[in-house]
Order: sequence, then C-alpha cells, then structure tokens
Amino acid sequence: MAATAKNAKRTASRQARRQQLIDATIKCIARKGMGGTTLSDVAGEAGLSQGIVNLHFESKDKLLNETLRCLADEYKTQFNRALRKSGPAAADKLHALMELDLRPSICERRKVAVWFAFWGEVRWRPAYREICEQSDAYYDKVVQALCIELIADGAYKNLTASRISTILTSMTNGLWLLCLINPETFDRHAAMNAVDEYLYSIFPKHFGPVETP
Amino acid sequence: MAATAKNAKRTASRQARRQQLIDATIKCIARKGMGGTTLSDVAGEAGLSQGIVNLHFESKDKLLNETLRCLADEYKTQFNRALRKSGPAAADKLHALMELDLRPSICERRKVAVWFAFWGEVRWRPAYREICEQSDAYYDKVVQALCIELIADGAYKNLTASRISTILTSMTNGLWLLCLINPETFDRHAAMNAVDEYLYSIFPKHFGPVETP
DNA sequence: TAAAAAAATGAATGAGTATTCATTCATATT
DNA sequence: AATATGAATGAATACTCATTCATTTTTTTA
Repeated sequence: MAATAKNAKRTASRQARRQQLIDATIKCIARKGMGGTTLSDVAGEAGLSQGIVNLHFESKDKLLNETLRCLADEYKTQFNRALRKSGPAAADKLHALMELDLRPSICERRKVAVWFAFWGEVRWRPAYREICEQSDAYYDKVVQALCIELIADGAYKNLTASRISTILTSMTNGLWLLCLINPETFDRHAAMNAVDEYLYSIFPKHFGPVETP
Repeated sequence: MAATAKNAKRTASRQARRQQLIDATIKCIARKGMGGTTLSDVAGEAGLSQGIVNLHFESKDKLLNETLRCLADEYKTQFNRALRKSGPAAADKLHALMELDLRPSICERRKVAVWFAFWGEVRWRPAYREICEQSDAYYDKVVQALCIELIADGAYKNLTASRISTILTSMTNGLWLLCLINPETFDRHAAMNAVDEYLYSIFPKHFGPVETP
C-alpha cells in the first residue's frame, strides 16, 4: 500500500538512518565544500528535519568522522575487489591497483574534491589523521609485497620495494590533485599512460612499452 | 614631485600593512586550520584591531585569495633560485628542483598543512584554482624542458618528457600528503632516496644509483 | 602650527549555525 | 482499542563571526 511504503520510510532502522545521513553529507560536501556544509544542509539533503544529525550522531564532528571512515571503507572495498578480480600475477595486481585509482568512479573531480576537503583539515583533526594513516598502512603493505615479488621474479637491480611503493602511492595522490586543479586539461588516459610508462621503465620484464604520443 | 613622493609613500605603507596581515593569516591557518581561522585571530596575530582586515582587504575572501597568491609567489621565488643556484646541466637542475620540494623549509608539516588547507577548498573557489593552475603550468613547462634535454642527451628510448614531468610533480605533491598524514614515520631522506632511485631508473646515464637500505 | 586627510580602532550589528528539547507521531505490544 | 516506545520534528537557544561605522589617533599638507 502507498501509505505503508511512505510510513516505512518515516521510521528507519538506526543503521539505515545513519548511512542515509552520511550519504547526504558526502553529497553536501561535494556540492558546497567542507566550509559550506551545514547540518541544515545535510538534514535537508536527506529530506529530514533540523535536529536529526545531533539525534543520530551527537555532534557535527562525529558525523564528519564517520563520513570519512565510510569513504575510507568504500575505497578499501574497491581496492580489495580490484585485487581479487585481477589476474593472479603480481604484475596484473599492481596494474589493477593503479588502474583503479584512475578509474572514473574514483578519479572524478567531484569525488576527489571530497577527499581533499578532508585532507585539508587533517592537520587539525587527529581523528581524520588516524583514519587515513591506518588505510595508508594497509595499501602500502600490499603494494610493497607485490613489488618484492616483482623484483625477485625479474632479478631487478637497484630497486627497493618500499621506495617504489612510496612513489606509486604518492603519484596517484598527486594525480588526483592535478585532476582537481586542471579539470580542463587533465586526461585520465594520459595519466594512465604516464603510470604505465613508469612501470615499464622500472619493471621492463613485466610490463610492456606504452605508445609514444 | 611632491605628489609622486606622497603616493609612493602611501602605497608603500599600505603594501607593508597588507603583507603583515597576509603573514598573520598564514600563521593563523598553520595554527588553527582554515575552518578555525577568524578575522579576529588574524588581526590579533598582527597586533592590530578588529576591523583592520576589512579596511585593507575589503573581505575575508579577498584576504585569502591574496594569501594564496603570496604563498604561490614565495614558492616560485624559491623554485627560480634553486634553478639559478644549481649546476648548469639539466640533470643538476632537475635534481635541485626535486631536492627543493623535500627541503625542510618547504616540506615541513606546518607549511604543507597550509597548502592542503587551500587545496581542500579549491573545488569551490575558482580564484584558488586559477592561482594554482597558473603556477603549475609554469613548473610543468620548466620540468618538461629539462626532461626533453635529458632524453635527447641520453638518447633514452620509451620515455616521454610530458609524462615524466607529470609523474615528478605528482610525486612531490603526494609525498607532501604522506608528510601530513604520517608525521611520525615520514622521513625526508627516505623520500629523497625514493625520488633519486626513480631518477636513476629512468635516466641511468645522468643519475647514479642510490644505496640500498 | 593649524587644518585636512588618512589610517586605525573597537564597539555594535546582524546574519548564520550547532545544539537542545518539549512535543508530535508512527509503530509495536498488550 | 489502549498504551508504550522511541524516532522525528522544528522552534527556541546560545553563540560565533564577518562586516560596518562613528570615533580617535596619526600623518600630511598648507
């Protein structure tokens, strides 16, 4: 019945309501920025009333913490799926991870902007830092392990897994900044080619050359 | 002429006051973040009164625009000095630029945090974007030119100057994020070694190997 | 030195915002 | 049907902060 459906929406489970508010928060930050997002905006975006955020999250700070945690979790899910769905070889997995970071669903100005909105505050919000640090540690561990495998397999000289991991992860974060600042000229494919050219130059036995422009 | 002298003196004093307020703004952002910086804070930091910012900058927005422009100019100055003071060879210059970005005076958590505070808002402040874009274009041009020279000189195959330039600048921006998020474990020297290892792996005729850890 | 102009002050203003809470309402239980 | 529960509401509260402006202080000009 129409009334039932409507009413069912009126009272949602605590978890569902929290997720709904987190989704609304992400949308608001994407639309108006961190500084421009108010609790009224969030409530309005969710189609709910004024006090709803404080009811479910106690404070704006805690809502933002949970929102960042949600973003980090979402990324981790995609990261693990990319690993799972790629070919079995270390080179396949490494390439899949790089490709993930430049995929439109991740490397899109609207989404990148939200990450930078949080990073812009990370210095003054220990909670943000802890969330990011923990995620980073995991990704670094995985990428390093893949590099170790490649270096051993190809008997490459003068390469250090931890350094390559640092470069790769820094690189993608930096590419996101380019996407944010040069939306007109930023080209996802060109960026992917740059990454591939790098992979070929350090792991020539595992990656192929990229066509020159 | 009297009129000329008068104007010169007046604008000079006005300039000095503006610079003083910009410096105070940077200090406040470094201490309290973008969201936590109020005009009272800025005035107080400068040792001046409430309304002073509006007197000299008309609005907070304009103060922040000028502050970012000042940061960008300062960096550009250091960039050009690094180029000038380095050895004459392209390899020297490229290395000097990379070294600059990881020098404590630039790559220090306090300072990096201020850059990220601005980048965090860049999506919703066209003025910020324009300032950053213009600077980036210049750096990219210089780095690309150096890469072109190195590639030609070393007759390197499968390398593209524009791609290497993209990777190098993305890399340093990404390394700054590491410095921001992992202040405990981030190690400037380790980062420099990672950069050097990269340079050696693509330009082996121009850069030497890095000692393995 | 006096008058005029400019710079600076800081109290007052008012728009905006996070948070609170008395009340309403939908649903489940008896 | 009556009652209990707790989710949701939205008006009220308390507070912050950018901006204004009448006034004071300092500097320049005549």
